[in-house]
Amino acid sequence: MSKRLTKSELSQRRVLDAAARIFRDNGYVGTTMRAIADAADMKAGSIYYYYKSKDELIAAMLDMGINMVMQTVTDSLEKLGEDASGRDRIECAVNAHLTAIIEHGDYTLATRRVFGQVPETIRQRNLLLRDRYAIVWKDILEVARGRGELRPEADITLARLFILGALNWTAEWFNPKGRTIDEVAHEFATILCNGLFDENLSARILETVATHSSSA
Amino acid sequence: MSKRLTKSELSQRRVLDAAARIFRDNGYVGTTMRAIADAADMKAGSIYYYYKSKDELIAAMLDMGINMVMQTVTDSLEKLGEDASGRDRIECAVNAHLTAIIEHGDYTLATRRVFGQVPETIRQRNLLLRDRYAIVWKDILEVARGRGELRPEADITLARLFILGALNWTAEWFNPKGRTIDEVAHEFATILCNGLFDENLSARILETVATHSSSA
DNA sequence: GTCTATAGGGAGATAGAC
DNA sequence: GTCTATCTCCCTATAGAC
Repeated sequence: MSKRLTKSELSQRRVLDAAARIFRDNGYVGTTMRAIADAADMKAGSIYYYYKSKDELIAAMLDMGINMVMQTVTDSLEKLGEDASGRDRIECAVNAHLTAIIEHGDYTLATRRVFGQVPETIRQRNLLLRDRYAIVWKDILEVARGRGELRPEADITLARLFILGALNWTAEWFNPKGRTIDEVAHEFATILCNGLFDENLSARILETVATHSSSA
Repeated sequence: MSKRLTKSELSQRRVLDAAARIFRDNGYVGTTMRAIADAADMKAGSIYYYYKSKDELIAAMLDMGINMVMQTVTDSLEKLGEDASGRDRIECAVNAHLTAIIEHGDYTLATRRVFGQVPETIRQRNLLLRDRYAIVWKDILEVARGRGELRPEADITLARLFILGALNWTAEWFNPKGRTIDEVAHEFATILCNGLFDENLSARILETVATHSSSA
């Protein structure tokens, strides 16, 4: 991979980044080739030199979005090493996923906004990439279960859907002036692994037992 | 409130339901008044008898979506009674929220799809309703903390964003042929309260006690 | 209440100059 | 590579008949 990009490659990436911003704000049909061209300092006709239709452009944008997240997460996990605990792997993946979707928020939000509106063939193609990313999370959870870290009856599929829903929603409210990504990632990972509740007080257990048996 | 609806009210509701379905599939700009009219067995011009613009129609749809969820959740909590535990109130609210967004999935999904594209004034108006709903969850969590059920350092704002993100995402993948709403709600509530991990023995004791005494 | 007809505006994509 | 000019199509909203 050469690091030097040709003028053509630079222009193409400029179009893609502009498309992500405009699709994010205006949705699939609301986005015009003229608006993308404006944002990329170009004229509408010129985009067709790089993408032969609006649909081909949006397909490239959708694929870029998921690939950037998957790449960030798998790289972080690799850096963490094979023998990290399930707890550490979950926090690492949560942190990486959050970092990627905040950093590339234009792509993340654009994807969420237009995904339901694009033609079926484009959606199907992108879903293949999403499935590959889902496997990354399935593996994290299954390895943790294999190590005996998880509640035995925990439902890994539901857990994965739960996690990704909460993570992806973050792009809608995250504010750089508020909590940092590390803070959010740590709190989320704590809820995921240990829950919101305080279960260290055995006194409460005894009290609960007493209450339940006396009222029964 | 009379239960008998006039012909006019019925037609108006037919238009609103049709709008939700079409906005869900085609987004804000992608939805045409002709398509909504078709779905409502009407001609495009007739919609203007009920809503004086496309924007007024979409504003009504957005408000309906959030109101239906808030109503379902507050009704369920009320039925549960004042002295229910934080654990029970959370599972109750999770279940009610899921029930509402699955049952009125057209409104839920349409809202998520078009929200970022509607004019700012419409968005602001709908955000006021969302804020009111956020308070419902803030109260649930604060009451649980007041009762000493939560980890003292748990961040209630982050927890709320986490919960609502995971819940709302459910509308995207829920399949009536798969797990039931009750199953999903129970698993989600368990993760929220006790986490995925097995290290909290006391939590499992509490649950066992609750199960045994309620089945006795 | 619901219809038809239409005014007025803007979109995607292509052709061909430079 | 990038531009201008243009073809063809479809939208929102209104007016006025029934």
